Amino acid sequence: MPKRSTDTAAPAPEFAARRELLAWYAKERRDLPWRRTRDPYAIWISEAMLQQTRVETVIGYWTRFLARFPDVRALASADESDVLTAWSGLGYYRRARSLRAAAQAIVARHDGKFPRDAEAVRALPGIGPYTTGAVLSIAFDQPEALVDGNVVRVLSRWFAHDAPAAAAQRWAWERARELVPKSKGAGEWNQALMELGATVCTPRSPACERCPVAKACLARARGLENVLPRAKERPEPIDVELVAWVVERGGDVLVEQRPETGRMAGLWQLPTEQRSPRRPQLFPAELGIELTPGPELGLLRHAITHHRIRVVLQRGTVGRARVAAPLRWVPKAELGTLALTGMARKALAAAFGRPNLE
DNA sequence: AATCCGTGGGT
DNA sequence: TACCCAAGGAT
Repeated sequence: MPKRSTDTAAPAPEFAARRELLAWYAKERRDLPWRRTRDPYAIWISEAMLQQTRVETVIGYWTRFLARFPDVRALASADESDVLTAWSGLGYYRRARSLRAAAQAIVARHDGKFPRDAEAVRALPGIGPYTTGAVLSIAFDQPEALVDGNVVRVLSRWFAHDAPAAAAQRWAWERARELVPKSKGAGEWNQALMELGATVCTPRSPACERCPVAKACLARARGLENVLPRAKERPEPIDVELVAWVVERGGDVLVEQRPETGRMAGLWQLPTEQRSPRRPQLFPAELGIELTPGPELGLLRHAITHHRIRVVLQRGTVGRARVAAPLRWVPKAELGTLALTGMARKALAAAFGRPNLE
């Protein structure tokens, strides 16, 4: 009989399932680039990028970001605009600003070395309870629990816990702290739980026939695997219509910088006017310059949380008026050096074919 | 506690 | 097409 009394407080019936899950993870885990390092900085960057973002999207960004900012000091001393350019298209741009601010704090408070103390980690900007547990357990194998959307889903099903979303997450934290190995292997355990949620115990149509926990899963036993966890209610999406101007002069393209506060703060986009509705005002209602419309180049669809956006790509020409901030002429070849919004990247790709954005 | 903050892929 | 929501954190 293996010893378990010092390793976990979990009741005996869970022991077999826990062992099955760890064995499954050892065999089936995806070979992701950030799983090839124990560098806490590199792991931290991956965790920040993975927040609300798919693994497949992150791989390329992570690789380029690590090449551009290889360590804490490189990130701390970088210009914010360069960090945002590396982040361009990932969304939730506060994450990029927080990353840089946290790197500066690590240099100031911790001599440039990623802290090993949970309170010190949690105090860094952009790092909450999840990321604290993730970096400490994965990079340092400290016995810290973590809960993300995968863990809430896996545990809610495994133990058939039926509760509203907010309560289910609090419950999952308690459960995760009970289950996490207390001596060693916390990082592997946490990743196994998340990997199961990402690849087998998926939000819809979970692949229970491939699940190492299926025999112990109470939701499956009760036919609740497609019911739990309970979904959160979502507000009605709002429709927004925009005109995005494609204005060329020589080899230059007219671009517009967004305000320093609010959505996509400080990022660059095509000059954009919001036609309807006026509330919410996601984009300026009019430009500070007169443009003469040419042919329409097409229509594209985009989404920003709770908003469905229809964008008319409108070619245009500028008269004698002088271009002033927030508008600027930029050589087409240099568009890739700007921190463009995702919508701008789409629009530019539609107008010019895939530009040099990477 | 509820809302804000982007984007893309799966179904 | 339309909807779902992902390795969350700040306010």
